[in-house]
Amino acid sequence: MLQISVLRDQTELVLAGLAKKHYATGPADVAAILDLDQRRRSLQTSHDQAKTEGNEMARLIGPLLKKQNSAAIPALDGSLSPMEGISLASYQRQATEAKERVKTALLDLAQVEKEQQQLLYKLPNLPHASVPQGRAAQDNEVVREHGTKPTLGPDAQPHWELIKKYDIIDFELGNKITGAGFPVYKNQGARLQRALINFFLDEARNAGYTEIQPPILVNEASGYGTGQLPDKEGQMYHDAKDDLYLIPTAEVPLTNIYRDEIIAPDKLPVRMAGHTPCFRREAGSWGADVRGLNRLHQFDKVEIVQITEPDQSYGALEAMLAHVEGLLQQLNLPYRVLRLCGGDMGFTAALTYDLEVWSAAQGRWLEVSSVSNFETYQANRLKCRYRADGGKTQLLHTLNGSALALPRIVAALLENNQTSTGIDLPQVLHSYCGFERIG
RNA sequence: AGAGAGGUGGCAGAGUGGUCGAAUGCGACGGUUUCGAAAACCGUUAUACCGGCAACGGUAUCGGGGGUUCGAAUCCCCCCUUCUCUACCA
Repeated sequence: MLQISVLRDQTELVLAGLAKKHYATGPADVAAILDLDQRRRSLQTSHDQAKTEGNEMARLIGPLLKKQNSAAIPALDGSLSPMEGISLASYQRQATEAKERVKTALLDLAQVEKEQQQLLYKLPNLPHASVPQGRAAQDNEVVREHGTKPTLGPDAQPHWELIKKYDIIDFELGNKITGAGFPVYKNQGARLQRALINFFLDEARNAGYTEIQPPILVNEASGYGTGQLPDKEGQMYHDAKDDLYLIPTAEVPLTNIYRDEIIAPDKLPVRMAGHTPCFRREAGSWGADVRGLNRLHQFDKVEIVQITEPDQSYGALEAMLAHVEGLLQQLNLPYRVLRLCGGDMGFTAALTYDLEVWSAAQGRWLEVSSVSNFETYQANRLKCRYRADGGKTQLLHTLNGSALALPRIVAALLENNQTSTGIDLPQVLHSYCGFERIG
């Protein structure tokens, strides 16, 4: 979430950013938050004062009570003088009264903090200056296009036909065991999956990312840490019995490794890569977009995450983008890079590049990766900080990107490389697969 | 899942309801000493919020949340978690 100090000190900037993201209730929300902030601070002050008074009284009462109690022991005879007796009674009265004030201040404070928190959670991240204006997908900026689209024969088939033809992915079977959107990978289809995962992980490791195998169920705090909660609650599968969420992306467990951490500067930047299954409820999605492998409830993905010092994060973002492009180039897939416009960007991102591969038989671009810089938006929730040369602790920047998501890569590989007798896989996968063609 | 024992500062490890943010040791940092280093000695060594330009002052935090009390690391309740034994299991 946004830092309250930024809202206070750079209100105009915040409002402009929210407008660029097409966040409609920005001005009202910001005004409400600042108003609550005023009240919060004054309540905090009166709480502190009442508490100070209570503490002082307690300090005065202690010795007097002790002396009074020792009166029972003749040798000590610590009876209080009349003056002391009066003081004691007065201290006790004051202490009780201060206690009441603390109590009410605390109740009000909790209420105000809760309201402020809820409003802050609603605010999306502010877009980076280079983010194009725009409301939706058609306003995204095409940064570059790479590779040549293959020309397919007249009998070319979309991947949902090809997978049947070669019996490598079975949707009906998944439907039987689980439900729609949970395909079963078989034979060369299963081996191709495993090959791609290994290829992606090896490439990530070679690029300096530490390989991590995180849990794929996370608790509520982790969901809040990376911003899936509270606003995207319905998109995650939730195990109510244990109050755990199936991860929609490895970003969640990986980034949360550093929740509530102050990272030593010599450990920066943090670079992590992990392969996990990802689960998305995608409630309400339907239509031609979701055929075949285009949209699934469960899929595999290799994710890369970086945590950097603030002035390093945009360099890291470009490096991550270059890494993902390298993967696509090695897979020999035509792709394009988009810089998302303000209205199409994710809630938590400051700048996002989407990478799309050309799906030849479908004749459309498929998003296979999204590489984002969140700046301090996640770090603020995560309390992920570092100490800059002996100074104060400071929030870090978090970034992540898919490198890569499997199903759409598979779809493009199948469609783009099909021949009438089989599918020729790109060279780089031959040794990983143990075969060169499907069929 | 059942029984028992624990969870204290970067780590180790004390702690009686009453100046306990918390002894002590280690580690780290700064200094003295040294040609340099080691050793020794001295000092510093959490996070967050509020007020203040700042110096600084206040408040909270001893797994988490409630409660008792003028006052809780210390007493009571609930939850989480670690270890040991038993049961079960890949």
